[in-house]
Amino acid sequence: MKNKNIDIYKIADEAGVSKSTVSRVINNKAGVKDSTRKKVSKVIKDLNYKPNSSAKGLASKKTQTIGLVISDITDPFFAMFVKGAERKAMEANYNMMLANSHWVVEEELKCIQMFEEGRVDGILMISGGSEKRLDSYLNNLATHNLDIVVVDRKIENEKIPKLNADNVDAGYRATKYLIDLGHKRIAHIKGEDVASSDASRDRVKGYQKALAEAGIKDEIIYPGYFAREEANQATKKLMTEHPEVTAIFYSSDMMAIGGLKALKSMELRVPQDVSIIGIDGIEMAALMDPPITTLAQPAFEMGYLGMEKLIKKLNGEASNSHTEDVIFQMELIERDSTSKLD
Amino acid sequence: MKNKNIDIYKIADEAGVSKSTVSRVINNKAGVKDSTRKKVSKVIKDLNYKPNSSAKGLASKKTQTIGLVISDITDPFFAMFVKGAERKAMEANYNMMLANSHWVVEEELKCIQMFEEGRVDGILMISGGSEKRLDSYLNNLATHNLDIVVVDRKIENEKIPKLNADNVDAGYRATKYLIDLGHKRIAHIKGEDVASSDASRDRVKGYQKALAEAGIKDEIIYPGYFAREEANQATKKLMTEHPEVTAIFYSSDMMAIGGLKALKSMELRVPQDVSIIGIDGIEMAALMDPPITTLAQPAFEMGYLGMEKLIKKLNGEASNSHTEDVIFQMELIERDSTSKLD
DNA sequence: TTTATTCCCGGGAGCGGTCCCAGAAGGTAA
DNA sequence: TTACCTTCTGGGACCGCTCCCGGGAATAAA
Repeated sequence: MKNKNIDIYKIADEAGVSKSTVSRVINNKAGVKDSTRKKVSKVIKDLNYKPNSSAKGLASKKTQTIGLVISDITDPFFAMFVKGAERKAMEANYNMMLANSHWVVEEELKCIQMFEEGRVDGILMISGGSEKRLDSYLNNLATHNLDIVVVDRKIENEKIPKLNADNVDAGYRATKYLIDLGHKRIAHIKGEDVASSDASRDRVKGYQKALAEAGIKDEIIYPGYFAREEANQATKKLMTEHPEVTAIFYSSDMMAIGGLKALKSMELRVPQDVSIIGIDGIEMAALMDPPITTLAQPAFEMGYLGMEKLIKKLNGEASNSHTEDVIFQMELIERDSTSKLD
Repeated sequence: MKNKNIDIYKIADEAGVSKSTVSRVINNKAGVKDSTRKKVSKVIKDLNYKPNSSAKGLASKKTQTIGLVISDITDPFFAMFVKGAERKAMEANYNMMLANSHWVVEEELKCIQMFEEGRVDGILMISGGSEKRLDSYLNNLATHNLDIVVVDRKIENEKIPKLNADNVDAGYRATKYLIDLGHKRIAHIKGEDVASSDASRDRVKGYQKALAEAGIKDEIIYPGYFAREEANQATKKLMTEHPEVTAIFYSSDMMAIGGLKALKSMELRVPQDVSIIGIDGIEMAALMDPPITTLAQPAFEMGYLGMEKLIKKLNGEASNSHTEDVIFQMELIERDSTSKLD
């Protein structure tokens, strides 16, 4: 506004050197006499000069910022993921642009396209609906333009490094846990319905696998759309239509919390009448009454490692990414929402 | 990477016009024959051309992105604030860069300086410690370089539009509510201790005012640092040192939740033995057992309006900002964590 | 002292847009 | 037909930085 465009020339003048030299000291490059470097540094500091990042971006084709696309920042799992990602970004001196897709593919696409305008060196994205058109878009992007790392999405492209929680295993373990407690009528509130996320789908698979292994025929699955309120409704419906159910496995803690509320409202005691288990490991689940048993995902680490992977790729440090795909194991946290069936 | 720098010249060539014309249609400016506009648009679409935002930023001195600095994305209040801000940003076609300060002034400063490198048209910041050096930094920034809007911080500068919740009023009302229920021994768990945030400080004032008005002499104040675990500890300490207390006013819901846990662990029943009330109105508080009474802040609106105000300012639509400062009133949400004292 | 080498540093050509200005085309009035 | 507007369009000068290249100064080797 007011400031007389204090640019690199100004610094050069003031320090009695050329802009090239100033550029060198800014970027900490070799080939500058120590005394000159000091002199220039001083001027930079005195004038509080900040190199214009647009110009820098234009000339160097690097913006030092990465785009993060997530589903909903309001969800504690994603918030923690973002926190992890940000930590790494900060450490590596990257900025972060945030975009929420609100679980809808169109917005997800819109976010990505926004990032495509060269304002971002790479994209870190987590989950989202698993639609083929998004997949193909990502494929195209990855081969032509941007570096990208994807979390919680199974996409077949060796150019795109992936990080995934072992969701089949999680679904299996959650269900198995219930079975081991003696439950036989076990329902599952899954995430999305149509256009299901890969995570949700895999957890269903794990659920089915555990059931099959135990010789239990009845699969009882209701959609909860990864939302507390929906899960609340679903639980009511479920318990009305299947009063024989003694245990429910929710595909997220948030849904388990909604379910807990529904159960209470139906005068069903947890865990005496119904045992419940969630997935995610958000703080909130531990604060419920009763605290909810869950399989915890390392959200912070996922964010951190995802970002790390992306930055490495940007720096060309990526090795054979296909063999490098990371799989996170979830951790069972036993609390008081589950009990043995007599 | 692979793509042959498809730039504005390429489009111009392909469409048989000059880059100027292409620029005109990109930015939707007048003075282009309809047929030419169509032709150019088609080429742009066919080649999936995205104007480089660094170049754009350099030439136009506008980046169409704003920087958001908050304390902790993991806190539901901030998450909701961000969500509101993002909505408005999207609507106005702005991008958003996110930076967390983790409640420490140094990081806050660091974030702002990152944004200063011309990668951002303006800054929306919420709260943070109220230190003078930050204030003076912001003052300097606002008068020389960047547009900035500040939420939950009292800073004396007519160049900086402000949005504040009425924290004194909130503290007053929360305490008054307790008093009206017949409580006389009312403790307060405040936010920060030293370098207190303005919000925290004002709420304390409100607490004191209500007490004074009711002729209650004993001010019992402990710091909870706006953190659940700290508040948990503080509550235990408080109830040990002041077993006569029958009601506690927490400066945030998160702290009230921590306090609730402490109370339960001490075999104190809420609300029969101790009434508690929080501030913020986060979803989580409603899910506790018992649901916690609170004064809700319109977090989403605060984000939305803050962003709106900033964007207006960027567009030069700002009127006399000083008279324009917004004050939000909080809304009392009565739940089951408070009861009449017999 | 002369000749190489190395070390520093400056100049200039972009990077991909915006925007002002001037000129070509086409339309209208004298 | 000529003069004069309007409407469209093209050219070129930046925006502030990076990076390559070439030259001068300083130092080492001959």
